Amino acid sequence: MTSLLWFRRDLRLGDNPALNAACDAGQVVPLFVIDPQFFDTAGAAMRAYQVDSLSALARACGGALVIRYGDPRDVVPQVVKEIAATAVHCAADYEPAGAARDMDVEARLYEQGVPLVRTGSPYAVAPGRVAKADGTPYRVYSPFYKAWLVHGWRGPVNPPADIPWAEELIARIGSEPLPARPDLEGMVLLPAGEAAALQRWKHFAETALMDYADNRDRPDFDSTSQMSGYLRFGEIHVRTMLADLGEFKGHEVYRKELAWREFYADVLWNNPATEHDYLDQRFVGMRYNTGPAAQEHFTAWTQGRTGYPIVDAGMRQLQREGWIHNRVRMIVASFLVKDLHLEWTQGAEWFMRYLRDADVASNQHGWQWTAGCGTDAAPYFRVFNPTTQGLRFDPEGAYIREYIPELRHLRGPAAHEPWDELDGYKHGYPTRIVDHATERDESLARYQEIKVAP
DNA sequence: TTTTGAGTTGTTCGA
DNA sequence: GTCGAACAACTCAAA
Repeated sequence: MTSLLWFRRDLRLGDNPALNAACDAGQVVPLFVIDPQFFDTAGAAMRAYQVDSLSALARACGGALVIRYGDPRDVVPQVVKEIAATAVHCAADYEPAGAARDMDVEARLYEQGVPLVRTGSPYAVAPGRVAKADGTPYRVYSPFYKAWLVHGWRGPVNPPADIPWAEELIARIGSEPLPARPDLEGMVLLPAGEAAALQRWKHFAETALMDYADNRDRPDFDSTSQMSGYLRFGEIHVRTMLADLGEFKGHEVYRKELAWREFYADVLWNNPATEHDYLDQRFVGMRYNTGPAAQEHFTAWTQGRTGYPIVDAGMRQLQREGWIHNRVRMIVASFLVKDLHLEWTQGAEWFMRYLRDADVASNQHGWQWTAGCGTDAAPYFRVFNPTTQGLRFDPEGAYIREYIPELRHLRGPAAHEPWDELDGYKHGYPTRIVDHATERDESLARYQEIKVAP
């Protein structure tokens, strides 16, 4: 009996229940399908990281990994035919596009008399499992978190001691080569793969976890786990991380961050249209800036040339690392929506293309949260002041100097306020493209417009 | 059943 | 300089 193990967002062998399920049924052919629809439109960091991660997985499989290109709807049934598989094993995908794809694949396989067996998910608790007493989903984080804790999750699963790769079959059908790794001139990526994920997790747990509650908002420190990319590609399962967390303050706060990922996955699964559409429909009527001037503002934002140091540092970190510190994500998002009056979807799309940890649920709902149309129960009038935020969370200005060479001559917190000509402009740093105080008032006025009359 | 209090991430203003 | 109030309105669970 031969099973096809279809890897997607779970590029690891440890704590992978779908792998165990496949092994239980006999010999295994591991497959990854590179879908041009996703791969060719992804940013360079995402593509390079995907290639690196697949290389690592191929090594871990002892060279057994089969790579194919195309629409999985065609490729998976085709490979099933080639190897005469009796089942296809994978982890369930709860993202709207992935779930739809899996339904299509399942239907095609059904015609071949082969089941698509979904075992596990990328989450500790699968979307839809945590619900209110009346069965409806939560729309507020805190009660979700409480119920999620009560629901609980299973412990990590050990991989089979000896994985029965179907080596002869694999050699016969052959694998296509991995895509060329894009040239990432000047970019700095974390190392990819399961071993790197476990190593990073260990490093974080030993160096920063205990102080996480105090230091997590500091973009100038290496105080966050940066596990988001590893979770996105499934190079580690969140169960493995949760199993290492105890009751210390830092542990508790970090567990809550992991629960945000689960919450947003649940919200998106229950409201699939919110991948592109407003969770709070009142915001459909929000007035945005459009036209050439708005387009110029958007370009300045993407390039890190808004004249607001913390915003520009964040956007340049994205260019360099394919990653931004969470606190700074909120600041740059708030700036796009509330200072530039651009629609959150524009920013969300940019993030999806250039973040190598880009996760549909966390990204879209993080943006909706910032825009005020998401799950936030807090008031709309919360508008981040980029300068105040910068001074509070990067008090020495070190984060600014790291990512904005034009401001490296400024000492200490002065880097956050390069408003004098001598401070920035003569070194090539742009003047502010908008006045924050003015745009804050404008933003509040526009929120008034969509307010429901009492 | 109804009421009540609290809710990730903030800013500004005026006493 | 510090501190509290004001900035609305809806979800959720406990009382």
